[in-house]
Amino acid sequence: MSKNKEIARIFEKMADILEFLGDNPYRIATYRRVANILSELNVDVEELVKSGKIYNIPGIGQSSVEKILEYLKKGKISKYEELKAKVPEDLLELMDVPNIGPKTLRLAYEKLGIRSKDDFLRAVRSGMLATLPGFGEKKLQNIMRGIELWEKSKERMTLIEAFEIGQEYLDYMKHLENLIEKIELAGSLRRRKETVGDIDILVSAPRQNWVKIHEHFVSFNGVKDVLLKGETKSSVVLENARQVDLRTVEPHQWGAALQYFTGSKEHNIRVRDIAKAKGLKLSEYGVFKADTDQWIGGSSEEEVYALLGMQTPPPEIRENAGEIELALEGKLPKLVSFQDIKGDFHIHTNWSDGIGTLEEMIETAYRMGYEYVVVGDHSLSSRVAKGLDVERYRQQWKEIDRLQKEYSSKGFYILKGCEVDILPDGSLDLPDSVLAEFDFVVASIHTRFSQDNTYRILKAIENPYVNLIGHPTGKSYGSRQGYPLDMEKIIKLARDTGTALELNTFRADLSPEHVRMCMAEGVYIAIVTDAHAPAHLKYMHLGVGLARRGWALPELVLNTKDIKGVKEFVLKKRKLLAVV
DNA sequence: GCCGTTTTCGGCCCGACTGTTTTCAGTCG
Repeated sequence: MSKNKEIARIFEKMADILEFLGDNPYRIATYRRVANILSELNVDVEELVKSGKIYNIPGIGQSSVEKILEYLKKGKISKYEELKAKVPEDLLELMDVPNIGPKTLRLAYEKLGIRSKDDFLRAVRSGMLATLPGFGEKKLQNIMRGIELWEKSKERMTLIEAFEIGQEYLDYMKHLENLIEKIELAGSLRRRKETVGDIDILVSAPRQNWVKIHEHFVSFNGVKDVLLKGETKSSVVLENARQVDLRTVEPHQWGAALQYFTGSKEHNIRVRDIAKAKGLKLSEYGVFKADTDQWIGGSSEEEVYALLGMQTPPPEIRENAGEIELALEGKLPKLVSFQDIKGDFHIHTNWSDGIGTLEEMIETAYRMGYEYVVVGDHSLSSRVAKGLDVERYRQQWKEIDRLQKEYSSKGFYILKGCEVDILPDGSLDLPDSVLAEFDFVVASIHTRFSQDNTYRILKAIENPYVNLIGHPTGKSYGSRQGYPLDMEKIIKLARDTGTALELNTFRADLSPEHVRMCMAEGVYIAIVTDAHAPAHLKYMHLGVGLARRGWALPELVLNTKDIKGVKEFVLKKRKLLAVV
């Protein structure tokens, strides 16, 4: 865990304790804000301390800086140690449980002598909690349901899973076409966060339709539990323990509502600050004059931001990580978009561990509207993945040559590629003489995930035939953390050799921070689906979203090159390392 | 705890739903 995340976690915990103790809510909000800023920061906090820039970060004041310095010096924060002594830490884990908040825990602590998580769970089940004032049967039921939910869905969804569920729900809601004006997925899913907590759906419709819309929403086939149902807001839990929320607004409120429910929270707080400074008020219902409450706009997001004198930041970068300042100055960069994408660099067929045939995968890539695709089956040492030996690759090339004849007339190109294993000593699973025969080479690590693998990747980058490092960090979504890595070294060598780094849609690897580092250093990234079935190719737009979260520029995304540009990219490295 | 284009003190985003409450507190996003 990076120092940023470690310190962020401590600030988060301090906020929890302060909340439990009933401290000033604004101080608590500040601690949480500091935690959030630290974890979203794309610079190492130690760097900021060295350069003195830590003192210039809005939202991190003197007192927080002191705590950060203390942590960097002594490895702990005395204020945190002090607070920890005042409350059983394990009890506060329950703050994450839906329907349990600080007041409930505090009451149980004081009136029932509850000292731990298990104490609390026992008190719920034994009915002891029900003896507290204000705790009726329904409240108890909600708490029990919250605990059940919490235990089941501790893990957030991957972006792809959330998108699938959201899409299915959207299709279902569209049965009400005649009642609904607009409908869209909002929240962290719209921001294309790599993991999503729950799914937010926003609908605009005339008020008289709202009751019917919410009725329809909670009647979805996969619904296990209706958490709440109102005229503007409903919330359900699906059989798979995933939560979906619906909000309805009137058509003229659409933009303000979409802006609000897209978030992030940090972004919105800043935007509302800006509104206030202009004598305006921003809510999910529109932009208003602060003094008269007169509605002055909000039917589209563009209108909302324009009224605040800003460009509209793309949803993916609304994290209060610099986008607001640039939007105010009218200087937002143009990010890569799905329309820019001309090909996919990493797909598998049933020659190795894919389930689609070569023909199916290629046809699907062609139907995506691409100009080219790289077929990249595993090399031999990936035995579980049915890796190919040299002879099998040669057989596959014959097939590709045959198919290329068909597709040439359509202006579509199939590149002979491979995903060659980077072996434990950093050498590759195929000899250079064979690698030289491929059109495009992806090199990836598939073994020894717990050791520092920097040396293996550096060695692979030095190979003149390696064009792309596959899933460089070994991370998979939020779940598998990835091996320790000196990303700065890797990025510098990638820059100096003309090697690209892969943003893998299925694993959400690289992170947005890494993408920003690549952009700053002028290193190409390639957005790939790592498709193992024809249906996977369509997730490219989610990969593009992940790249946009890292402020990816089209000129440094390899997929924006046409076939000629890709061939030049490959040739350039071979020339640079003097092998042609 | 943070911050300053009416401020170095006095504010801090704002609204929905539920439950037990007869006017509001707790929780959530």
